[in-house]
Amino acid sequence: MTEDGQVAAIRAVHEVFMRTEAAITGPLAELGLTTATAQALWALDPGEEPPSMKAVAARLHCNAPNLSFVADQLSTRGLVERVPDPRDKRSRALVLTAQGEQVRAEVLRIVTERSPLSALTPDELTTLLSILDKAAETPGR
Amino acid sequence: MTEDGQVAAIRAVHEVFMRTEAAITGPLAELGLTTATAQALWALDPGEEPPSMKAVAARLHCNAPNLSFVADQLSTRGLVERVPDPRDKRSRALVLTAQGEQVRAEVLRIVTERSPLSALTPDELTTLLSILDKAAETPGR
DNA sequence: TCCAGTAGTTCGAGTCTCGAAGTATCTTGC
DNA sequence: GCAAGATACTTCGAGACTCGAACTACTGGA
Repeated sequence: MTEDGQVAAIRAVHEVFMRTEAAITGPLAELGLTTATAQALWALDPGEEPPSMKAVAARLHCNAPNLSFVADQLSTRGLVERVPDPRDKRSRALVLTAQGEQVRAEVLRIVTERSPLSALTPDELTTLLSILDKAAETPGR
Repeated sequence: MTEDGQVAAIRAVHEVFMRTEAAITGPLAELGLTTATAQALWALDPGEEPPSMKAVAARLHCNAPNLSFVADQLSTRGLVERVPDPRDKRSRALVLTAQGEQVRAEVLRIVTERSPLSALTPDELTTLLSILDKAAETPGR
């Protein structure tokens, strides 16, 4: 019995993800970042309205205590700040500092340089993206 | 400046991977497995010649001490056995037990059921696989 | 006003991952 | 044959991440 297409595709996604992680861990460490902190940094887009911690936790598929932990690390390094929301005093937005924006740009540079996906053509990237987006948009189970 | 195609594709791979993990963690726990142990189990194909620990570590992109740790867990649960290689007494092959084969099949079932990729058509899966394989095959960095 | 619900934090435990060091075995070059 | 270096794996100890439980502060509705 041969492996079916879905199993092979899942394995391939997994493989690309693991290779990416393996390739970027070292360079990120030189920036004083781990995979977890780099992911959180990536999730903060300088061009958008600063998201609440709850929103960021949802993006990262992690829970509140975990995000608190990661935010502490980024905050200690001066890369993000917790800004109180005047409309809801329980809520705090995560905002990139100037240095945070610089380091985030570095992260993006490192990842795009080292990712196996850098071997693909623009057309392939477009196709890949449309397929993965369709999968991700489908309401989770 | 808008996000380029490669960044978007990397994010999409990441997203699908994270969703898959989030969706399978619970069901795997009911089998007494974690993500790490399930990945190791997945990496052992019942149809192939049992791979050495070194070979499995390479597949999982982890190092020797880590695989030793994971193999201990699977071994304690009676899912794999370490079989000495008669040709090289330093080496040990990881072999699925009968129960290990059953549990591995369960893992595959759970993952294929819950993965976001289950929303894709066979054609899309084929296209996805060919693109990702091309990326993964390209010599790392 | 009261009270259930929400956002975030703190704490403690569990798991994973890795480097360093150690053991046993293999292989190379003499 | 044999010493020296390399290899496969294990053990140990530390660091990092993740999560549930419990807590604080605040919100919004009855």
